[in-house]
Amino acid sequence: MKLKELAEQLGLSQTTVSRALNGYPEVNRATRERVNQAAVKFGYSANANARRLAIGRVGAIGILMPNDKSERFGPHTSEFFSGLAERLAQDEMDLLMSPVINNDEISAYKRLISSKRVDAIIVTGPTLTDERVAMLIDAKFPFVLHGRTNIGAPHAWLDIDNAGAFRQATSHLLDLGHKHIAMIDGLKGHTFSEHRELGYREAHLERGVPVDPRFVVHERFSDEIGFREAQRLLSYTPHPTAILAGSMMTALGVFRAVRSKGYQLGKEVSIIAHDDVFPYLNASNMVPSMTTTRSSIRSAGTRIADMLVRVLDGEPVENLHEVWPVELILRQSSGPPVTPS
Amino acid sequence: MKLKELAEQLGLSQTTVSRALNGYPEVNRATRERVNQAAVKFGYSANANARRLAIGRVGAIGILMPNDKSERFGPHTSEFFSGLAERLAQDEMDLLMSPVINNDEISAYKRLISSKRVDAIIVTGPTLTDERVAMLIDAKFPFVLHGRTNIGAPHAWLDIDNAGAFRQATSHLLDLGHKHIAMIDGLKGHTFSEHRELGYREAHLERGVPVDPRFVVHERFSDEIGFREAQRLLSYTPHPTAILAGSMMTALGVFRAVRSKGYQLGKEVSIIAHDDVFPYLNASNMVPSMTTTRSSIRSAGTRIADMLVRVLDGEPVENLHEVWPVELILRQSSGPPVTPS
DNA sequence: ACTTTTGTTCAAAGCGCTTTGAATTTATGC
DNA sequence: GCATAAATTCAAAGCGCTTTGAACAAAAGT
Repeated sequence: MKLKELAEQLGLSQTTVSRALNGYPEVNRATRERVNQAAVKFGYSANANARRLAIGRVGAIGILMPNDKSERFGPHTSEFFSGLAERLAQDEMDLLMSPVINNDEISAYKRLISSKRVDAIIVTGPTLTDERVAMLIDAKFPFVLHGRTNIGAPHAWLDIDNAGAFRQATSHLLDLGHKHIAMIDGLKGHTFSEHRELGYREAHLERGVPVDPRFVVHERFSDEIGFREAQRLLSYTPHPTAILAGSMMTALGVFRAVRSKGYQLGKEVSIIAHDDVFPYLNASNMVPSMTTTRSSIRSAGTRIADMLVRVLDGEPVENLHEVWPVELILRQSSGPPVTPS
Repeated sequence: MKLKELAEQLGLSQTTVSRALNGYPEVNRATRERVNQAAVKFGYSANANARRLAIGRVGAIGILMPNDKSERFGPHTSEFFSGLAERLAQDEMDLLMSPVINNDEISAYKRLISSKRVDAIIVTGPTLTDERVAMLIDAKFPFVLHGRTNIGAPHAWLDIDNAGAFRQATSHLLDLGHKHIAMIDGLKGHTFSEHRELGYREAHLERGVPVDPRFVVHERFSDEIGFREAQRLLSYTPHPTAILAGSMMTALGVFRAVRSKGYQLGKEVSIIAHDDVFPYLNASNMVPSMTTTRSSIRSAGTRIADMLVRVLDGEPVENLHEVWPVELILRQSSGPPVTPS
């Protein structure tokens, strides 16, 4: 059923029916009721393409799907999407995921923009000088960045305080008396990785404790890598008495490595992991419970969707940046260093 | 830049330019070249909405985002999406994720269909008599189901052999001499959960081993629930000497529970988990390595996208069902039952 | 040389909606 | 009771593309 038919059924013009449906004020109350009822009765719903063509707005936001096994598409993705969905539902907006072809992200973005399939874009996992962000600013296309770059031109973004999180965690460990702290972080180049390393180094610097370059690892997030790298780290003499893990998955591997070396968690070796808060993986429930730097990626998703709506409502992007603090949740996996007896 | 402008630039009609761009044969070779070059030069790309309105096909497939913390939106989601993306990229198709409003999935589906935003839909996590599937069949809207139902009317689906997987795993354990095997499975009602229970019971029946109803657990997939339920199960006398876990996350919790009770994994208590194959969580790498029923959800995504394309190409849905076998990968977490000394 | 065929291009209609500007009806002021 | 304002409704244009049916030019057939 199309608008024209519905209008004929009702003996009204398309104009009036359209207006009634879209909640314009200049429609008689009784007429509106009648139209709405008829719409329900006939199961009418506007053809989205026609509507968009006429209105110039799409009602969808875009996000790219990298087709390799990118850092950007891990277990946190579903949580982030859930968060987005929660907010987008309010405005009946869709999320359009467009695949990247031949690993050429920039052209994927350009195609997405020029084909007018989305009103705005969400960019995730940026590098410090992210060329996608630069391009979008240049193209003046609305977007919100999850993360941060060093690019000066104003744009909307939301990031967590990765540097602060790792500074806090590292400081805590140093203050407990640890002298050798390792870090298994995400891939080099990504802002969040760099910021975490920064925080880690700052804490060392403040206290005059040197950083052993072998103790700084940048890798993908997986339990396997956590395991392998922790094993390597623990084979050094002296070995680290504390390990920071960039993700819960990494931490699982580190847990195993520590245990397989016969060290007690939270005693001979402490662990602090970053936790994006997964409903299916609970840090407080582990044995020993895991000390974490915690920040809900789901909430971040919700907030980013919110910012996106505001960008589209014309709010100047200058006003739209947020840095979310990260909580350090002390649990049993971290404690003062204990020399093995 | 729009088609009209591009046509003017070239001194051609819109018709010819459109045809050249879309690869129609009745365009002079030289003209086509000229048009293509100009399109690149001016960065022209058709307005997707106008194109769709005219052509009647969208170039996107839909999937719903449940806004609660549904089983259907867990850590496997990103893998599934990655798989989809891989195939969809070939045909430059998008994936449209539409949020469910007020938990009313049926109307969400109806809205998605009647608004003509997608050519087809992917349905996941069905129940045995899934009303969404029934509705889509009724509406004659193209879709592919990830999973299975008992609905007789023909429709396209792909499922893994959940019953076979759990029958195989259970049989293996029974043959090793286990008499008390528990199962921590997904939520009741979902086909995959029911099928797994079926396989589990069949294996028992074949060997004349009774099933203790307290040993059959249906719950959400999370490490916390795995931990809690396994603790409960292990407190019974006699307690299960083997536990089947419906997901890797559940298995992590079960691992901990077994360990915290002081039992040795693969000795006093065996574990077999279902593994969807995550790049960030490796069963063979655990300590002890985990025996799993393995089936890549990523590959399933790719295949489903493929089936979707075929459905849209008019292939009769009668031809489009597949049941994928599930491999039982024997590792260290399962072995003959050992009575604690 | 003239009709047919083939190859190439075009003008205009149509996809289903929104929105402008005008027309019509109803309410209000004096 | 009549002019004016306010409230409703409408016809038609336009969003940017594809596609139909016709037009034209060049090549082929007789």
